[in-house]
Amino acid sequence: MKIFDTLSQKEKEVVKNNMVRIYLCGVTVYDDSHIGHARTIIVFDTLRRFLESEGTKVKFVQNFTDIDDKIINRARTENTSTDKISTRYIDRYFVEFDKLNVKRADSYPKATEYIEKMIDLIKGLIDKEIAYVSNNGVYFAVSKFKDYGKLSKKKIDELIAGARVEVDETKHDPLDFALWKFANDQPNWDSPWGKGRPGWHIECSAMSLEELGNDFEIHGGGRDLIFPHHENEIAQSEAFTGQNFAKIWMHVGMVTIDGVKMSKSLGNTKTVEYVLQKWGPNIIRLFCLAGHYSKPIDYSEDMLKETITKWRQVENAYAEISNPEKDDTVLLQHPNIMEKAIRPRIEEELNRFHDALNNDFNTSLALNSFFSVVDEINNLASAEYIAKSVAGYLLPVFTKMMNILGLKISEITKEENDEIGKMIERRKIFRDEKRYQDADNIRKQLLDKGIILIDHKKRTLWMKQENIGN
RNA sequence: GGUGAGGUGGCAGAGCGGCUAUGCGUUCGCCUGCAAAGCGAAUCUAUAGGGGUUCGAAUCCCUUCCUCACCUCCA
Repeated sequence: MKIFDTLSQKEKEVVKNNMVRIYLCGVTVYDDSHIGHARTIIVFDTLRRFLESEGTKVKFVQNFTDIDDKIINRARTENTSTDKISTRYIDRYFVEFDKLNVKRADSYPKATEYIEKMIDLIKGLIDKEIAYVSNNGVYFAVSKFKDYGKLSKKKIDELIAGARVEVDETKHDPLDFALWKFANDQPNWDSPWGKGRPGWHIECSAMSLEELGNDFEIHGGGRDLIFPHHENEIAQSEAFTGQNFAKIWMHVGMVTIDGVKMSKSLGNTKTVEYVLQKWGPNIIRLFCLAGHYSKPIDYSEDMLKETITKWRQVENAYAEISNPEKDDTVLLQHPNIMEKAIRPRIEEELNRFHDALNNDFNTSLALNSFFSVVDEINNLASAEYIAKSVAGYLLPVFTKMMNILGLKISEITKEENDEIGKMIERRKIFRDEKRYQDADNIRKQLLDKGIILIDHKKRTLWMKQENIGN
């Protein structure tokens, strides 16, 4: 599999020795997650699902930044502890991302649990004279790391020229960044240099090195993390280990709202909670995977509405394929709907699906193939006959693609199922008796519950629509 | 100002030297007791502008214009 590497600006083959190690920069837990976070996380979740579907072992690590100025500020305004704040938003994170059908990572390290490792790193950097202690804290001396700027393609002197960094006399160089900040207020930790808190970037170096080791396969996050976050991570980690930090840097494009990047100051953020309520998990996932991961996507009502249409087709296909005709004998007269006739086309789409993902994770193309399979199924359904043997072939293909994409048909309880069955039977009787008013009443009742009936010539199927709010 | 990514039909979005993706939308049909859903057909020959290279370019080169992101915390 090839992925475009931000560092080398080239597509690189993902090395799969024993396993693929992935580190994703997660969220800072000081507020609700939004659709931008969701996109990055859904992309990586899908990547991980794809690799695993091919039998590749994946170790997937995603951190929580649970100590940070914004968390501290939030705690102050709410008159509570940073701990309470971070715990609250981590809990919410899991509720929301479970709903989005994001598989749990193998590990969710938190910054506050890696203070010791960070101190080790900082010690090492001081020993190598790449970091120094000032009155305010410990700083990384950017000028001592010759490759500084290699990821974001920035030149040090240009950065200085355009620096909007606040003046800090205790720093040797305005570009130097904090590894450890002295602080007497809570929360703080002891360190060999004095009580304080870790700087902004050191946590990810500490956690990734500890959890995944050196030179792991994929390090990722949103595009906006390239500078300074990832640049600084590279500097710290490589200065410390003297080795390559990560093999591939994979960055996900921003989500814009009506063409503009979301930001708190513009007040145009869409929280995950909101979009889940409004569109539901599958539509959000389809939306996030609709374009190439590296490009920006624009959140607009029209786009999401369009996605609903696609998802309806998927639901319809599932309803058909999971309720095939029991009797296969009809097939003898209709060779065009036999498995043998369909198989080559489906195999072709499976190959395309695989190739698309394998080639810089082109989910847009992969979705095309998936929808072609969906079309194929709905086509058969319109011929009024999906035979059991055909469904037996198609269902696993459909399911495989659904699993990789992380899509999930709404589940239904046994009781619901029985009740719906009974109502459909009653409706059939009414229809046979030409009591259409009564029959339509039942249809309306079911629709109110999100159940859509699919009338075929001899029988009625139904599907449960994903709940879409407004 | 610097760096990076882009500019493709009404919209979304692939292709990245030749066989004019695809989807949504729209229109008209089929199906139906009527719907819904589904299916079929039609519709749209697009590649920011200008130069090249080539037998041939959306695809390569040069140039102009425009958009977005990053350069401050940000997924």
